[in-house]
Formats: sequence, C-alpha cells, structure tokens
Amino acid sequence: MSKLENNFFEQVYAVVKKIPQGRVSSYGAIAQYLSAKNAARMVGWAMNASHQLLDVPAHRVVNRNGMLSGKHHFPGDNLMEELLISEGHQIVKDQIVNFKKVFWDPSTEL
DNA sequence: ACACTGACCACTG
DNA sequence: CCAGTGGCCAGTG
Repeated sequence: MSKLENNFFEQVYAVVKKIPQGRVSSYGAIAQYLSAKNAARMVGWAMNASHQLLDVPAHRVVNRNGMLSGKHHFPGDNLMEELLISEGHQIVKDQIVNFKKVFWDPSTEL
C-alpha cells in the first residue's frame, strides 16, 4: 500500500477518524460519502487493513443494520462490543441499541 | 495476467 | 416478506 493521499483507504481512514465519540457510522454511509456507493465492501476491506492502525476507531463502523459484523475480526472475543459499551452504547445480540439515534452520517453531518 | 475473495448494500423476483 | 444476485475496488494465490 502506497502513501497516496487520494487512496481510497486513506479517504476511509480520514472519515472514520472524524466519527465523534459516542456515535457510529456504517460502511455504506462512508462509501457513499466518498462517492463510491457500491464500494461498501472496500470500506470493510480498508478497515481490515487499518485494523493495525490504532488511529482508526474501526469499532465505530458497523453495517447498515447497526450490527457488529466485524466483531470477529477484533482480537479477543468481544472487544468491539466492549469498546462500544465503554463509549456509552448498549449492545444486544451483537447489535447497537438505538442505532438510528447514534448513527453518524458523514454526508449529512460532515 | 486471471480468478477469486472480502468487516457490504440495493435492487429484483 | 425472504432469497438470490450483481456491483463496486484492491489485494492475494
């Protein structure tokens, strides 16, 4: 991976870093904000790669249902859930409670 | 150089 | 309403 700033990955990281604490966003929302609607998968892939970078709060990014689809990719059993809970969220069945209320859409809020 | 995959989403039938 | 399918980009075998 290069250091190109126009890189899709870099764009994703930039947005994810801007997610306010206590809020969460979705892969699709980020992809849409980056004018790459159908590239939500890539956002997930970017997360996978960024997962090594401590700067990127990947736990604040979930799928469009507010489900912790990526929890299996975090170290430990339910680190992702723990992190979210520690930020004030409620998790039930790997899903964020009141997801719509804590949802943060870069297209709208940024 | 080719084919397949992936932490997804939206559109059909 | 549920199930199936295509589509996007980049990385890996």
